[in-house]
Amino acid sequence: MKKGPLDAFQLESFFPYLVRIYYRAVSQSVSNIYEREYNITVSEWRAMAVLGNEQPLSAGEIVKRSSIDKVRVSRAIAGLTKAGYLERRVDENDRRKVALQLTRSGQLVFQDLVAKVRQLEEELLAGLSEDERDQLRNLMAKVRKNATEIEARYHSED
Amino acid sequence: MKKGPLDAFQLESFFPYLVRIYYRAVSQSVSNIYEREYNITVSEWRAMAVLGNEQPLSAGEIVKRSSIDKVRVSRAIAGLTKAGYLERRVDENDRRKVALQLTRSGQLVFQDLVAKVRQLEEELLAGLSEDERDQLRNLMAKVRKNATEIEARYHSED
DNA sequence: CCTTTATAGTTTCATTTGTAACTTATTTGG
DNA sequence: CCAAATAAGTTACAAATGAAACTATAAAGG
Repeated sequence: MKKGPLDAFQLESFFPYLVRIYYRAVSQSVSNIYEREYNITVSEWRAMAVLGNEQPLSAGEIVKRSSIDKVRVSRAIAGLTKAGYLERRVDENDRRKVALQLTRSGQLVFQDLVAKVRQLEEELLAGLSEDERDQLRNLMAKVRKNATEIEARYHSED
Repeated sequence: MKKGPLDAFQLESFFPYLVRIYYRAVSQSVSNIYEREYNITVSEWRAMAVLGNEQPLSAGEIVKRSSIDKVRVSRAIAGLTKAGYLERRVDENDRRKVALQLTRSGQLVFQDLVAKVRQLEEELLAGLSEDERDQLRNLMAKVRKNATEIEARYHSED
């Protein structure tokens, strides 16, 4: 005997749930590129992307620019180094820091991946006008800002 | 000596990255509610939400309605049962299936959580007009559909 | 009818992940 | 100057996660 809804709460209309399935679809499509072809994790890809843009960088700089926490950055660095895509030295001015750079082969992999992920990005946004793309980015940014503020309020109650 | 960008790839403008940080901000703000107050995981919350809407249900039905894979549903069921929020019986017509229902206290927790997550949803969307909310949902759905199709193409190449 | 295949859900196993702890180096403050 | 505090990055440990394997049950097919 089926009972009716307790309060007509529809998970599939619940906004955070929509964000979750949206994220999962997007992330799965993009991770195919670096994971299957180069066995690179998303954290490793991100660290590489940051270094592809500017180097040398310390681990802490990568943390700041990639929205990954320091433990995962450390692990990503270890993985990329092991794969031969990254080399490290101790920073000359602060011996706590490492100076990280892509190797020659790391740069080649990065360039290959950039071309591929750009193509994928275009496919993800296919069918959206330039206005709609801007709108989507702006609205996501606004919600994210709201979420960050909610989070900050929550932690100030601790 | 800083080197210039290899190909001017900007991670912080890369769409999948934007989706990732958006998702993370949203999910962190909402998980505070059920995790801290009831020690309920996101999968458990989702299973509960589905059952709050309709019951009894089998585990497979929860899988279908919650976008969680069956292993995690099984674990969520075990967790909720252990917490006293869920009870199970063997389905009368198919002894492979379980018939799951919220307990009295499970229903009380569900109702409390519904009120709270609804409030949070409103706060997440604060500052967005009704049009903008619809727009955001529609655009996310469109991108998600694109992503799902990319994924399907990818797997058909396996 | 009976064997093979498929399904429902659980458990196992290996890997990943997040928090805490740690070591080393640098900065701060008296 | 020196002790205390902080920072940089790594490692340890427990929990979470995903794929594979598993058992029991049901369905399909000859």
